Amino acid sequence: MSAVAIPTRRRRIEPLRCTGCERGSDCLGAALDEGSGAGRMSRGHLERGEHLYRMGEPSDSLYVVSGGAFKSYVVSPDGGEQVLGFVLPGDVLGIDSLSHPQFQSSAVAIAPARVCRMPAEAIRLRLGESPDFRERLSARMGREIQRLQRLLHLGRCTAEQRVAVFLLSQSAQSEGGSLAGRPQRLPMSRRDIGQFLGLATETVSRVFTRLQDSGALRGRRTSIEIRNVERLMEIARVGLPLRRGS
Amino acid sequence: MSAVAIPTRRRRIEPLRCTGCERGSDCLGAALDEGSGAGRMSRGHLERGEHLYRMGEPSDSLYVVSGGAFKSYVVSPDGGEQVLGFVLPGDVLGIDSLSHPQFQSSAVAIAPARVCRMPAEAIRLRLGESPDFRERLSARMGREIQRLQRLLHLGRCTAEQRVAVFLLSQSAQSEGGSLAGRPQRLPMSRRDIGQFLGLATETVSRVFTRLQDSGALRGRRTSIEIRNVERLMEIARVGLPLRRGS
DNA sequence: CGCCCGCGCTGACCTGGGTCAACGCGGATC
DNA sequence: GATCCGCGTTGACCCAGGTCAGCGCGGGCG
Repeated sequence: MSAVAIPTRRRRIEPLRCTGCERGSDCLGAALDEGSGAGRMSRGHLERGEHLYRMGEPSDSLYVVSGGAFKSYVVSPDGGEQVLGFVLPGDVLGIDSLSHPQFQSSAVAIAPARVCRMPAEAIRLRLGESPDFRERLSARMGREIQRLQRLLHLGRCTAEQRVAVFLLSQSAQSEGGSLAGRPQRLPMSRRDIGQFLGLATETVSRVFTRLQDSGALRGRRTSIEIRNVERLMEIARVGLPLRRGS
Repeated sequence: MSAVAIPTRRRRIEPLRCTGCERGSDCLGAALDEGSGAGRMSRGHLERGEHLYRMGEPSDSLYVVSGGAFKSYVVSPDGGEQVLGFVLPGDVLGIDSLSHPQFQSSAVAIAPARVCRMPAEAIRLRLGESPDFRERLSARMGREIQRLQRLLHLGRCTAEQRVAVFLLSQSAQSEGGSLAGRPQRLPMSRRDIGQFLGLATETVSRVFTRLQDSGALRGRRTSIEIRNVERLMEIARVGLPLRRGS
């Protein structure tokens, strides 16, 4: 996680069958682990700060996140880091590089994480034999495209709106989808959030305190609680100080 | 094109075979128009300002642009228009909606245009029988994801950088890929460019004149000529007034 | 022909948020 | 225990670019 220290990638790999996995049959892995894909997957564990892959490395697989959390990012020629998203259990990593020989982005664990590796070879085989698998994979890619389109639009909003939308979406897709009042973990740093939303860390910090002052939010550091969902949604729509009517 | 008048969608459709098409065998259409896809395509013409499709309409096809130019955009709940990109001959329209029952964005012709329609049904059939077609389609989606990722990064740059990058990419992908000195058409309005780059129309205008003053650019209105590619690339890297070193 | 309207351009002004600096804190290391 | 270092927070300052207003021009239309 440090800006200077670059931990080498190392993963403890173990073979895997999806039968009996707690993620169930909705998981893309379970859909792969039939037919020709059977038994080709493997599972890996990563510590916080370990990279699953780095931009430029040869890409030969897709990963289903089964625990923890990841940050996906690219670094621009000038060294700036653009966070593309935070990836939670159930999500897929590497889909943006599927049709490229090298990874087009990097993925680093921001919490102790587990992934299921789906080798490209097995994916290609399965694609050839299962229309359902084709449909699910292309749906994943389509969803990613739309996520990026929405993200693009977020870039035109005020700082309050960005943070509010971020918190709402984060809350919605957290395990259990608890929008309501219970506290939730925010595994990423303020800097990460800033690099995701296109804001300076200081601005993220300021918005957090402003949201807390307004009573919409509560919590310190890595754990927050949404106190007033409606208020937050209102802010996401129009920004904090009432601005131009829609 | 007007903000108020909403022209209804109408297309003159004619059946189509790809054999003998000037786009050649690289075209996604040609790859479809074999096997089960054969003879299922059709061709349409659109006037400037006509919509190919609108967000929310049932989506049942992909389109290969074979002439003219399109603008792809979404309108946000508050009415703001976010331009997703400008689509030129050889590009594909509708790929972001392929796995959805409705179009997730709108596409409007910004110049008299021609498209080849590829029905989703034919696509699905062809996907089942051709690994090559699968590869090409998923490569298209992957490229779209990466285009959006780069666009996201553009959103963190100065106005000069955005416009410079835009002009360079526009020039690079124009028919003939002429980066060099010959003038080229810019079919989109300043407003379109602004809504694409996340800038106010006035800012786009100002940057254009600044670029012309600096000698990097020449031209009026809809036709421009890049006078100094290196300078433009330099600006794309560091911005116009020399800023923080890389 | 005159009129209108949308587009592009420019100037003046204002503000959201970037930048810089300082500080408190908690965790890791010795 | 003392030191260090990265993180989060806050304050002060400033500037890129948004906003508003005005103007010229060219194209469509009565």
